[in-house]
Amino acid sequence: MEKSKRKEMEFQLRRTEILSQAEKIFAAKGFHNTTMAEIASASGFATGTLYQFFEGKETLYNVMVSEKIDRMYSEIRNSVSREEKPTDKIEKLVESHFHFVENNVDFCDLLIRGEGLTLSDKGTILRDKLIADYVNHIGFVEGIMRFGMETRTLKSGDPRMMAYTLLGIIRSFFYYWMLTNQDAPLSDKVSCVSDIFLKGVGLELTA
Amino acid sequence: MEKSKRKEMEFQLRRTEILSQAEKIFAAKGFHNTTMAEIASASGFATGTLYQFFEGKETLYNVMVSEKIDRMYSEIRNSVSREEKPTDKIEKLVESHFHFVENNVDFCDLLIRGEGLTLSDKGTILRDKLIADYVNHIGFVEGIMRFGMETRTLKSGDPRMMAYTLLGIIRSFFYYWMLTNQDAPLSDKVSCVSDIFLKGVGLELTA
DNA sequence: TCAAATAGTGAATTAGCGTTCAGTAATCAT
DNA sequence: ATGATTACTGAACGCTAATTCACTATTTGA
Repeated sequence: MEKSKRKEMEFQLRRTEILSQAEKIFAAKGFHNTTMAEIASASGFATGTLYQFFEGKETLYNVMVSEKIDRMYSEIRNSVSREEKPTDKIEKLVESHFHFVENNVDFCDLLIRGEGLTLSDKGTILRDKLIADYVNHIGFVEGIMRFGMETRTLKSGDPRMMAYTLLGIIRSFFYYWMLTNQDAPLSDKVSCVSDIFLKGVGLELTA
Repeated sequence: MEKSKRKEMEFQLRRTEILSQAEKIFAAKGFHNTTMAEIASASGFATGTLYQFFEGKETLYNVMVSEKIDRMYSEIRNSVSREEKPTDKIEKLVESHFHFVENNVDFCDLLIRGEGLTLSDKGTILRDKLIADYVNHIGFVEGIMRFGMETRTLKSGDPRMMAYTLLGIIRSFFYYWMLTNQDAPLSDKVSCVSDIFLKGVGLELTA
């Protein structure tokens, strides 16, 4: 029984190592251009061994993406929760999104390419999970907006539309930054984003 | 010589038919899950015949996406150009984006899935073109912002950031609409988008 | 120490599809 | 009408890479 725990630990270590190598390779070359052989040799195993850890290539990929995304959302939520004021929460939301992107360029590139989000049949599972996670995240942001309205920090309006808006702006900045991979860190734009979001760009003084 | 023109016409017709069928099938099943055999039979030809029109599967796909996107951007620009006032241009931009999405759900789904944007080597050509087109489009939107600033309709600020913002919001709304394919037409949100964009969501009265 | 069980190996199997090409049909020019 | 040219066909080929499995190595427990 003692031993089975050590075993379990070692199993997890190997599994994690495989996932981590897989992430690198998938990120660099996309799902379809990555072979099991590559992943195997990068993680120091033979091809067949991978099948003791994962059902197959598709599963391996799904698990890798899925766990990574989970970590991302939970990081973001944690950061945001630590803030008190609605506007600080908003700023933190932007900042932690950008943070993740800057620290996971290759992975984000993989997501942007979107490759492997629709692998036949089984692949839909990943797609569905990602969508569910995203919808859930929108709900979370919506909560921030609602809180902002309660505390008279934000205009009253449909909090869901506000959530779409903010996430859209974030994505747009991140996307462009990825495309034209620049010298300037993305984080520099944090206040620019939250400013535009809060104040808009129009000049008319209508409240 | 007369004849060669008729020939050319017929050739184009067939080519268009193939592209149109290919669009449907690719949109439904993605690049990798679509076979040349399917496209051939859908357009009433034998497999080999496709190779008289296109170099291969990848080229066929690239051409299909590429031409479709070209049409999209040109439609959008035309609509926008017809408007005079900056705010009308902005609203029209949103509206025509949404319009395209509503009329090309399957194609947009294909783009969202992003499948086939990074086919090895050659595929990069498509990716690069799409990126270039997008950057170009951002430039176009930037122009609208600049115009808005000149005519004292918009706050002064970095027009590029404004462009990212607007396109981001548009994308976010469209994206969510696609995911949760709803009864309500996306076009209903046009004024909501331009409102938030112009006025922001914050309550503070700072100009 | 030595079976039994477990983990790891990698060559061989297998399947799917893009692509080719020898052959057939259709069209054209004279 | 008929030979030449062009268009079309679809079975056969070939390649790639995921998956399997008979075998070897390692670890475990008595």
